[in-house]
Amino acid sequence: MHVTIKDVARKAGVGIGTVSRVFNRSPLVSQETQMRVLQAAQELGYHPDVSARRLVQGRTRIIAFIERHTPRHLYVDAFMSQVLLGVHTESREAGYHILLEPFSTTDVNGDNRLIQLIREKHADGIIISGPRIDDPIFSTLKDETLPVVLHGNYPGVALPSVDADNFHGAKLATQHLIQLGHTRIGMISNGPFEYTAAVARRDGYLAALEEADLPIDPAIILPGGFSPESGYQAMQVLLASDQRPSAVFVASDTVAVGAIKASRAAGVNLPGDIAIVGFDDIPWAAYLTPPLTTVRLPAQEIGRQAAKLLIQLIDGKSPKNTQKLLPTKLIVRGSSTPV
Amino acid sequence: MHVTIKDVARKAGVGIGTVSRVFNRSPLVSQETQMRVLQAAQELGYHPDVSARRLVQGRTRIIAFIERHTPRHLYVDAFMSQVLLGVHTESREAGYHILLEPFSTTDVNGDNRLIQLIREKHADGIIISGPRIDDPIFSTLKDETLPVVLHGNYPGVALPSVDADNFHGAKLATQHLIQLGHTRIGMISNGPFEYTAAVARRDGYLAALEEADLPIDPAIILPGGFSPESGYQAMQVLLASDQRPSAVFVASDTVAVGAIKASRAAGVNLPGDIAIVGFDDIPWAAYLTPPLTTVRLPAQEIGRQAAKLLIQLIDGKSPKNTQKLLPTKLIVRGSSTPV
DNA sequence: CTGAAAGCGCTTACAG
DNA sequence: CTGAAAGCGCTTACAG
Repeated sequence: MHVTIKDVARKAGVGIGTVSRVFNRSPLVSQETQMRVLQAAQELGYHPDVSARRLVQGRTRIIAFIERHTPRHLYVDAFMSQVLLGVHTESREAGYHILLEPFSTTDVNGDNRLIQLIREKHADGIIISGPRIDDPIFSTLKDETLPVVLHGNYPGVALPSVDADNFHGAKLATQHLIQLGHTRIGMISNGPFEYTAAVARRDGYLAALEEADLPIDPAIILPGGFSPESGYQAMQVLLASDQRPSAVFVASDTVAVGAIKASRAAGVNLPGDIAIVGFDDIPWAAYLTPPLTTVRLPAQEIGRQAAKLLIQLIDGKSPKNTQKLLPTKLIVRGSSTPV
Repeated sequence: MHVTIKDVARKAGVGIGTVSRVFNRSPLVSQETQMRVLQAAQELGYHPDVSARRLVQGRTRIIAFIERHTPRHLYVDAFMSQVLLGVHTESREAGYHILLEPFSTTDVNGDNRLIQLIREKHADGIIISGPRIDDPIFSTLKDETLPVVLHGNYPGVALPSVDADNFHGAKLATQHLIQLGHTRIGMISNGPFEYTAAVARRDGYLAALEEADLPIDPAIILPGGFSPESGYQAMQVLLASDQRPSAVFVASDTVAVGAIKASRAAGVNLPGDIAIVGFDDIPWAAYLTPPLTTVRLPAQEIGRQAAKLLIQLIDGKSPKNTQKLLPTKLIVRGSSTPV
C-alpha cells in the first residue's frame, strides 16, 4: 500500500513532526533520530506526497510556461524550443518543475483558462511568451498578483520581461548589407506587426537605413507569418517589384527558408543576385544553401534569465533590472555577398 | 485575500459540502441553491484550490512527459516537438495538464528522480519517450504501479507503447531507391543502435535489400548521432569508400541535412550523383536543396495515441491493443532520382 | 531536541 | 436535497 508519514513515524518510534523535520532538513533534529528516521523511510520506500506538501505550504514549486501564439507554434518553432530549454535548466536547479500551457490567442476561453490557472494555484509563477501588443492577457493580468515574467519586450507595459535586443540585431543585419554595398534592401518581417518583436526588428532595419541616408520604400517592406510558406509568398512579391532589391533582410530564419526557395524557384542566383540575411540562427541555418548569414539570439539565455527573474520574484526579492534586453550577434555565412 | 470554499459557503448561506457539490457538478443539488452558490462564487472570484483537491482525491490530473535522450534533444528535435503537441492536444481534451520532465540518460540521479516523481505523486501517469533498449529506467519501472506508456517500440518489453512503424517506413524508403534502379545503397542511421528506432530502421533497410536480392555491405551502413554534424561525418566516410554508393538512405532528416552538406562540400552533384532519402519529414524537408524525399511519421498522432492510451489506463480501463505501431508514408521529392 | 495538536482547503460518506 | 464531520498527508507554531 501507500506509505505515509505516519508509517515512517511508527516504524522509527517518533512523532510525525520529527519525520517531517528530517525531510525538511531542519537543523533541530539529533543525529541519532535523524538516522533512525531515514533508515525507516528508506526501508518503507517513503516519499512525501507532493500535493499535501503544496497544500500546507501554499506553494507548488511549479513554473507555468505559457505560449501565446498557437499551440503549434510552441512546439514547432526551433527558437522557442531553445528558450524552453533555458527555462528548464534554470528552474530545475532551483527545484522547480515546469507545466507546459499553450494558450492560443484564438482560444475562445483562453482568458478564463489563464485566470483559472492562477486562481486554482497551479503554479507559483508564470512565464508568458510571445503575446501580441494588444493581447487581452494584459488586462487579465492587471488584477492578479502572481509573479509573471514576459518573454518579449513591451514598451509601456510595466511587467518584468526578458528579450533579445531585436532592434539592435536587426540594425546589425541591415548595416552588414549596407557595408556590402547594397543600397536597395528589402525586408520581410518574422510575423505580423501586432507582435512587438516584428516591430522592433523592422525599426532596427529602418534605423540602419536612415543612419546611412538610404531611402525607405514601404513597397519592399513585407510582413511574414512565422512560416516558410509566408516567406515564399513575400519573396515572390519582392521579386516581382519593378525595382527588385539586391538584398533582403528576412527577420526570421524559418521565414527565410521559404524566401530562399522562392528565389530559387524564380531562377534567381543566390547569393549573387540577391543577398539574404536572416534572424534567429536556427540549428539548420548553417546547412541551408547557401549557408544563411543571420543574427544569433541568446535563446537559451533568454529562457534562463526569465526563469531566474521569475524565481527571484517568487522568493519575494526585488531584482533591480526587471526589463532585460539580451545582446544579439551577427553570424556571417555565405548568403550575403557584396553587391 | 485568498477566497476559500468557506467564504463562498458563508456568502451563499450553505454548507461547504454543498459548494463542493456544485463545483463538482453533482446532480443532487437543487436548481436554486446551485444558482445561489454560483452567484456567490462569481462575486468572490472563487476557484477551488487544485492542491487541496488533488490531496483529497488522490489524483493530480497531470501527465508527466519524460524524455530520455538529453534535455537538449527534447527541445531541439523537430519531430519530438510534434509528438509533444499531440500529447498536449489529447490531454487537454481530457482535462489533464502536462509536466515536462527531461531526464537525461547521463543524469547521475536520473533514476532516483524518476522514482521520486512517481512516489511523490506528481502525476497520474507518465509517457516516456525514447529510452535506449538497455535503459535502467526499465528495471526501475518494474516495481512501480503507476500507468506508463512508452513512446517507442521495445520488443520483449511488456509495457504499453506507441510508435511509428519504423521498420516498414525504412523498407519503403529503401524500396523506393531500389525501384529507381539503385543497387548499391548506403545507410546512415538516425542514432546509435542502442536505440530501438535505429535498429528497426536499419532492419527495414536490410529487409528491402534482401527481398530484392541485393548484397549487404556493412561498410556502407553507418551510425548517425541525431545531429546534422553526425550526418556530415558519416557521409564523408561513405564518399571516401572505394565503391561509393549511388544512393543513401539516411534514417533522419536532421542527420540528412548534414549528409547533404557533406556531399556538396565534396563537390558531389545532388541528386545526380547520389540519391538521398531521409526519414521523419521535418518541416524544413521540402525546403532543402534538393527538396528531400523522406518518410513521414504521424508524429502528432503518436503523441495523441500515447496520451489516449495513458488516460485509458489511468481510468482503469483495459484497452485491447496496447502496443501500437502507426503507419508511415513515403513522400517523394527531388532528392531521389533514377540511377 | 521532540511530541501532540491545529490547520492547509478541499471531498465524501453519513445522517437526516 | 443538504449540513456537519471526518479525513486526505503533510507542516509548523506551541509547549515542554
